[in-house]
Amino acid sequence: MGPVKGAKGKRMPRAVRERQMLDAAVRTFGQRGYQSASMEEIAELAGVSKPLVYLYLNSKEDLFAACIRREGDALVAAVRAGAQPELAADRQLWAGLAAFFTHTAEHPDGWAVLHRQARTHGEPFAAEVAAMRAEIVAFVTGLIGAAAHESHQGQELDAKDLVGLAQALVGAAESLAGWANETADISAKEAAGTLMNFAWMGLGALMKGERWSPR
Amino acid sequence: MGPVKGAKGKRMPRAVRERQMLDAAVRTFGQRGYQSASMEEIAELAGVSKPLVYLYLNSKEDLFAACIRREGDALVAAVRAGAQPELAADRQLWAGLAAFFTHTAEHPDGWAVLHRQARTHGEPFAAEVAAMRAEIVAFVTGLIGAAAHESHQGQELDAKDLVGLAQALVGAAESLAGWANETADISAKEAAGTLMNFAWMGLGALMKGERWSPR
Amino acid sequence: MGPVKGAKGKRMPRAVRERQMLDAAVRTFGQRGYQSASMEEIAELAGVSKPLVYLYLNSKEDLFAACIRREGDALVAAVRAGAQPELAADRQLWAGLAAFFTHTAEHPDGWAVLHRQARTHGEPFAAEVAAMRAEIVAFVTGLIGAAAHESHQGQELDAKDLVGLAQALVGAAESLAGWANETADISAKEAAGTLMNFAWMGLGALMKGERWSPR
Amino acid sequence: MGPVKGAKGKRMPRAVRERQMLDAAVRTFGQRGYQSASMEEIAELAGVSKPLVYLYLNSKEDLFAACIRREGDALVAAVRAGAQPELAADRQLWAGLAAFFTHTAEHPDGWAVLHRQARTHGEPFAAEVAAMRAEIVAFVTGLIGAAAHESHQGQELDAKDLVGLAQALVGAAESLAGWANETADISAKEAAGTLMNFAWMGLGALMKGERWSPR
DNA sequence: CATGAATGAGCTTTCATTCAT
DNA sequence: AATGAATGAAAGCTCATTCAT
Repeated sequence: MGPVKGAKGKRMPRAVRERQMLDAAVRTFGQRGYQSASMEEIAELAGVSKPLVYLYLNSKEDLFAACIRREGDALVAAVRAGAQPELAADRQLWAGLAAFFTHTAEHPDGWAVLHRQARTHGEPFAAEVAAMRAEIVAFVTGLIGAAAHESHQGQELDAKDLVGLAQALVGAAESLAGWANETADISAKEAAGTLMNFAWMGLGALMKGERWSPR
Repeated sequence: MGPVKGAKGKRMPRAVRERQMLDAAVRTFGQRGYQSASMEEIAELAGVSKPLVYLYLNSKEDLFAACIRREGDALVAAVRAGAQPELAADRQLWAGLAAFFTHTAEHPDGWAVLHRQARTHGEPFAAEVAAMRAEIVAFVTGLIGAAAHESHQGQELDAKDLVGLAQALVGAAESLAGWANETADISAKEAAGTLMNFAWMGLGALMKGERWSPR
Repeated sequence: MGPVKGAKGKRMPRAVRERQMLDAAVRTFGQRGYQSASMEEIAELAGVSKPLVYLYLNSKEDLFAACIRREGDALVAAVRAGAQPELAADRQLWAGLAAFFTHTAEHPDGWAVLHRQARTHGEPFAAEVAAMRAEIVAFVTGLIGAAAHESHQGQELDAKDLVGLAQALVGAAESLAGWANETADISAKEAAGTLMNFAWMGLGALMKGERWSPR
Repeated sequence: MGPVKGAKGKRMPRAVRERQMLDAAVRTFGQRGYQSASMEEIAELAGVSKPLVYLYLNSKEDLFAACIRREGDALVAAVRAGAQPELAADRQLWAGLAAFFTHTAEHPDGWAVLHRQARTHGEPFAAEVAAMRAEIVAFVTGLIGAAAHESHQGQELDAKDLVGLAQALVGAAESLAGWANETADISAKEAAGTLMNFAWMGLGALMKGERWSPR
């Protein structure tokens, strides 16, 4: 593969070097996994020597944490940017989902770091990702709640149910992201549409008071 | 923690020891992850020496694979046993979901091995889990399709859409399992109910021809 | 390959069992080398369980020593049997060489144990083989000396020269044995003839007082 | 024993360290054998840590191969340097033998690696040594052939016989090397002289058409 | 007589991490 | 600002050897 950017040995401002290292780390962590990725490989891919990586990023754990933070922030930012707040709740949800599918498709290594790697390695990392996911779930919960409120069709859903729905929706989106990007060949908008059809309709039914019960 | 079962050093028939080892391995792999789990720790937890683990299970990879197989088979069996085929499709789906939530709640380490650990480690393992998940998705796809057929309300869904819905549903269930077991304190039947309300209603709406579109 | 002889588990007199074990050990040591040969493999090839090997032969070292002793004795016996003492010295030498080539060709594993394996592993073994080789060198020295005496052509060779010649002759025979058995396809008698042509003639010249000198 | 050279822990250029490691490895492999030599011991003798040995020489196998190559090349070079091509064939042979005895006496561990250790361990190593030995046999064959040709005394020897003689001669030299260096206290020139007396005279007789035959 | 069950000890190898320059 | 040189610590795996039956 060779260095991501910049000629080896060139003096470069710290910020640039750091970005190169993070790029290399995300790629390596995403593809190899946390434990299998070696600092050696990351340094090589970044085009610098190992001690420099340590000088800038302290340790493998810190480096991994920095990757999680950067990729997590980028994902949340992308979703938030997609779901413009002036839109109606359903449009926001759709746009947020589309942004989510688009971003994960365009940053597969970053998504792998967040979704596959970070969650399988001890507390420091899992917690960070869990926090970010909680943020998204809260955001979705808000949208669903707002929608329910807008369509004031009487039946209020209690908070726990709302969160449960949001959890389900986020999980469905994660699952679809994997399916769409790896297996099937589905565009982000198609995926968002499929999910909205499914979820928004169900939500509508719920709010009309319809329920499924095992009788 | 101490040994899972049996006094250390006691002579035991091979089958028993093997079960103890698998128990210890599932617990360790589930909590530490594949790479961080050491054979030493697994052996200790099983109350045996390392060489015995190798004698019976060959290698760390083989041991991990055996865990995946055992836990995967158990999960699939639990779901299949829950969803009795003589029931209507919706009841089957509900019962399958309830069984899924129950089983994952009762075997958190096994579920962690399957859902978090196995998918992050190279082809041999990821493939095995992917195959099992595909089996469940196919099962769910069948149920949804059958339901759609039973309620012959005209609008047929094409195959790809059906699979997409099943993917979303399975993802939602996985997400809810984590939420219900770790964060909230929700019973399996509650979780299954929440998901059915959401999904079955949405499905019903879809089959009546209702669609959401960004217009 | 399967057990050398006898059905597994059958009760057999100790001597027979021991022979089977030694057969298996010679084969395994000869082909794998001392360190790479595992007691497991030897026991399996002998068709018995490991503890029985230990019961009869104490340890890997003892087992190896027993192999060396048995194969060494067999080789020396074969050579001595070939060189019948009533013959003239040259005929004895020729017959001894032929017997040596024949025996090594027919017992390649035993020869490998003696010639390749035993000499590369610490004192206990190397010494044993060295002793046997010294015996053969002494025997050859005697034959050469006798021949020199018989052909009383004046020039006596001093003892050290005699031993040196015997050393050279034995080394030449060892080398030819490898060459004849592994590389070329030469019969034992041909090999013995080649060596006699070379050595006996040289010896004859020496005894006529001819010498080579760098001048 | 202590480190071969250089104070422990000192920073040194790679080439120097590598030489130290090879020195230590040759010594250890020569004395202990391939399997019994531990990387730990080699590293200690070289005055470095184990990881450094792996960093520079990759693996135990590679290290052993490097030893074989270095010692083998040195031996062949010494013999070739001894046998100056402008000399007559007999003088060349004598000088080559003397160089051989000298070199093996001065590098006993290297000689042990080549003659005892390398030949007992699997294909990669045995083949390398076999190739080198074949080179020497070919060289000797050439010398004998040239000598036979120079002393055009009618009787030509066929190719196979020549090679057989060379094999015998090389084997005799190997045997004498062990005898001279370990047991007796014989100088290289004495050993070369003994062997020449024996071999060259025998060769001369052969070329005069004399043969030994059993009758 | 014979063995299934079990282990202590040691080996090669890898890797995050740090000096000294 | 940057690196070549070096290591401590740990992990996977193997094997000769021994009990308990």
